Amino acid sequence: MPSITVENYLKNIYFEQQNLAGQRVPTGVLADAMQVTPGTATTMVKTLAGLNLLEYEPREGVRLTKSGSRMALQVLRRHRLIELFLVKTLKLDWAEVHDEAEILEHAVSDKVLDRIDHLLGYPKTDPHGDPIPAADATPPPRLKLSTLIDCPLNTALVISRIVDQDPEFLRFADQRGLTPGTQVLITERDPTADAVTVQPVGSNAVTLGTRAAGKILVQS
Amino acid sequence: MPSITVENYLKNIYFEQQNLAGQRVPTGVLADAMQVTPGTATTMVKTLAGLNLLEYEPREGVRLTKSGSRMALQVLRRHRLIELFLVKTLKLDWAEVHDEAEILEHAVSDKVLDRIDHLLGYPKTDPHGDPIPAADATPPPRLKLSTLIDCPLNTALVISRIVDQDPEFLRFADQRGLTPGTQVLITERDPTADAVTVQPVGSNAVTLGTRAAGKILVQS
DNA sequence: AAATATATTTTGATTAGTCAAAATATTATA
DNA sequence: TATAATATTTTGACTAATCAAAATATATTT
Repeated sequence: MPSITVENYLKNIYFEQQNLAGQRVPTGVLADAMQVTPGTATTMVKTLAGLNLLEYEPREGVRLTKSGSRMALQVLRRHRLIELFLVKTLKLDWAEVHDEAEILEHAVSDKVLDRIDHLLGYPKTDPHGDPIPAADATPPPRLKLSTLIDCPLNTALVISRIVDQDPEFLRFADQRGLTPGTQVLITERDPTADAVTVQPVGSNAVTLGTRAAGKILVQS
Repeated sequence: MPSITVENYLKNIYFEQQNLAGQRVPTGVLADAMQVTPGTATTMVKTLAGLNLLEYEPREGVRLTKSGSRMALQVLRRHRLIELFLVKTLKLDWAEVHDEAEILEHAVSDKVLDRIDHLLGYPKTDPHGDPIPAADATPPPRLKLSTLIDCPLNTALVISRIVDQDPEFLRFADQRGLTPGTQVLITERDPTADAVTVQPVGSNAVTLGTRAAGKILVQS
């Protein structure tokens, strides 16, 4: 059974690998993500390499093996199913479930997870629109979504993901009607003002800085 | 925040203290309960004494302080609410929830626990009939129940607890209709045969050895 | 190309929790 | 009461995960 620490390293490497489009993840990037010193990350990746969970090239970085990927996806599946469960069944707030799931993802058994999955009707995405990996840990399809920065203007779009787990941002998005599933229109984009104006159906138009706009993914 | 290990020590000391009717718990008894070597238990209780969670008298044993008791009861509350939740909401089997709760009890936050409590309608006992300590960690009332060995014959009784978490025994009890809340009658008790015959309403009579009969508590 | 800055690895130390086995205290037995 | 049996504590060592700081490699300026 992998320790909580091991599960967290794998999960973070998985994320960084996505960010870096499959490139090797430098130990420094990993150390940042894990909030540990660089030296700690170095020692740990060597251990994980010894367990065949990743390939480590000194001074180059790491890449998950098949087995490491599998494990990362299993943790991710647990995390996302738990998030949805907390929102749907226990009525917790959208904004706060991430931190709860961060802990519970290391404690629920396969059996309990199966029941949760069943209770929720075998859902495909979590409350933030992130895809829930399948039980057999096949990597979720890498569909290409655009952000509010690079999508077409005045075209019907549907918000599909919010790529930020910060409760403050999530609460803001929620209040303005910017949640996964909502249909929106980009009415204006002004590079000079560094701003994007988005019009969700059923709510007032909102103007966002590009920083925030980049965290909202839409289906085009 | 107490570690998982600390929580487990406190919980076990609490149980042993109940068994020993409030006497000091010897380190050896604790070591057995925790499945560690005696030396480990000795070192650990010294640490816990340093945290004011218990009083430790060398070669005499330990006794929980107010603060240690509180913590133990909070863990116990989490454990029992989770057990009930797993049975009621996630439809897990009565017999298997103990082991699941053993892990989850260290992972659920107060907020999640409150929601579970609310969802279940603020229950007073878990699926085995054990009382769920209150949120403020006041010790549950020490009501005196009798076992099938020392209760009166041919009198209407109600099963109130099964004092064994072994899945095999629980499954057996369940199949024979011996679950908390069931009304029963003791029709025969034969000390020579070491046997007790119990008649649950709605099921066939069952004959148990005194060993098993002692694990079933009834309200008289 | 040499000097400087940056990233990574190494080294030595620390903490929580554990074990094995030796030392010691307590209790029971002869 | 001396001896043996039992329970407890002490000692020294180990593992996983971590940090601080020194050493080293790589990349960027000048």
